[in-house]
Amino acid sequence: MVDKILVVDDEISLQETLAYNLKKQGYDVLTTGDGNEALEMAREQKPNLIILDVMLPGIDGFEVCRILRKEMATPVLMLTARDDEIDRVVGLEVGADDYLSKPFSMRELIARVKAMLRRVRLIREEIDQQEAQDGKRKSEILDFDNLRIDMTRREILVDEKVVPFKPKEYELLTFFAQHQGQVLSREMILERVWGWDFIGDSRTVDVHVRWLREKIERDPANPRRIITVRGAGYRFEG
Amino acid sequence: MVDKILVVDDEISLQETLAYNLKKQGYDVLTTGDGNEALEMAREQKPNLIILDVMLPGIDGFEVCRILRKEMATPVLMLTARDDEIDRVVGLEVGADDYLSKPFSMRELIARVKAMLRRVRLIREEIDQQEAQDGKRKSEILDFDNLRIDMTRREILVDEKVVPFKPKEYELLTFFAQHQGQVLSREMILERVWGWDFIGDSRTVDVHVRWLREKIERDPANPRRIITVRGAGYRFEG
DNA sequence: TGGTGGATCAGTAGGATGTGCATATTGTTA
DNA sequence: TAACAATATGCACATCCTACTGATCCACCA
Repeated sequence: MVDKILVVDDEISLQETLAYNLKKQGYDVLTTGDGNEALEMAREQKPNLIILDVMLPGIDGFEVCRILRKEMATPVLMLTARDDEIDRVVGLEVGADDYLSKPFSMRELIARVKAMLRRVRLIREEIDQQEAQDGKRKSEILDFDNLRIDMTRREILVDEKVVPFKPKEYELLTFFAQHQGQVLSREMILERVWGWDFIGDSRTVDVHVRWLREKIERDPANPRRIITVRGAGYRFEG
Repeated sequence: MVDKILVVDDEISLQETLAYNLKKQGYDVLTTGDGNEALEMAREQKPNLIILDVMLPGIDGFEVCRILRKEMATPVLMLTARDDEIDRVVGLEVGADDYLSKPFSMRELIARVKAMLRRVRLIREEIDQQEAQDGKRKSEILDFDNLRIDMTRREILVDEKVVPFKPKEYELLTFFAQHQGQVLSREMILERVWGWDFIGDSRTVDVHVRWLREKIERDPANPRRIITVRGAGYRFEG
């Protein structure tokens, strides 16, 4: 859930400064001063954003960025020393998403990082919405007997009355409702609701299922909506 | 319905860079490096926006823009190399709608393009509305109980009394009011009210929401109009 | 009846929001 | 243009809310 940032710079002092300040902002930070290692780390760790100095020993920042571009959509913020590099950086040739000319203030860097990550989140949201719409759920309202999910308002109604839901509960229920009748394994649920990078116990799902049952089942002890499928997962019935 | 953009620049590399990035944004792109050809293409293809470099062989960008102005209302974004050209560009003499000094970031260019196209669409909408008024008098007044937003006069009334609003507040409230009942994420709000290239903290939204509440809520501490939806954003109720 | 998987519970660290103030930015006026 | 005013943004702290963990108890099935 925490954004991971890869910092690529061979100047140790700058590298440390960046890492320190980014960590202070609550990001996970990976660092390296080597271009090839950067590529490797990007592939394996899948950071949410990459900060890349143009000047690197061996394979330079331009080249690293070019290669990254072909493999992933991770946003890249380039650090340039000379103004005349800017054109190449943001242009077709290299394709960075943003740049900062040295010297820059940490404040500005943080601002850009935040903005870039925000943009990515926005895009993801839009895609989700689109997918949800494509999934022939033309209506944003899911109806099941005395249960209604209004995705536009992000509200859940039981017996015509609004029931307050915690964010995770809401997302979990929504996921269930969109896969009515299918058995969903805990792994699948964790991946789709919690995210692919969730680290933790799959018991977590159980707990949330329990909360859900409290709210949407007439008799939570004998669930009829969220059925336990022993050894497999859960199945949501209308 | 996709916007068509004509790029006029004789530097092939820049031309390609522009085309690549604009296409990535989903625009249809036409290119040429010649002033006369640009005029021809503008007449025939009727692009929605023209990006025009000042420096062109033969008939220069200034001249092209002047001629275009007499024939069509298509917005023109000029690219200038020297700062001292700016005055002429946007002034009466040439009449471009906006300009960018080289070097510029692709990010900034895209931002301007979007802004310009948005403006055009807005104007078109306004004309449509005006035309519609003859027949159906489409309301530009949003009414919610003791809150009234008069978009024509750009005024907000609470309990029949005009309340002064800061520009951003007004825009934010308007955006909310036009999406009554929908949950709007901070990301979405920033993009639509602040602009997609906003650099900064998403807490900014919180602060503005707070100011709004001070003005339009009976009890700002227990808001009934602008509801926070934890983990998701805000929702405006009538 | 033993073993495996599921349900339950409650404490706690961390996350999200509200709020006041400091600072930056923009616009205006003399 | 300088000084000022209005507005916007950043920051830090207080507060409230959630999600996750880990232990323990329970139900089902061989």
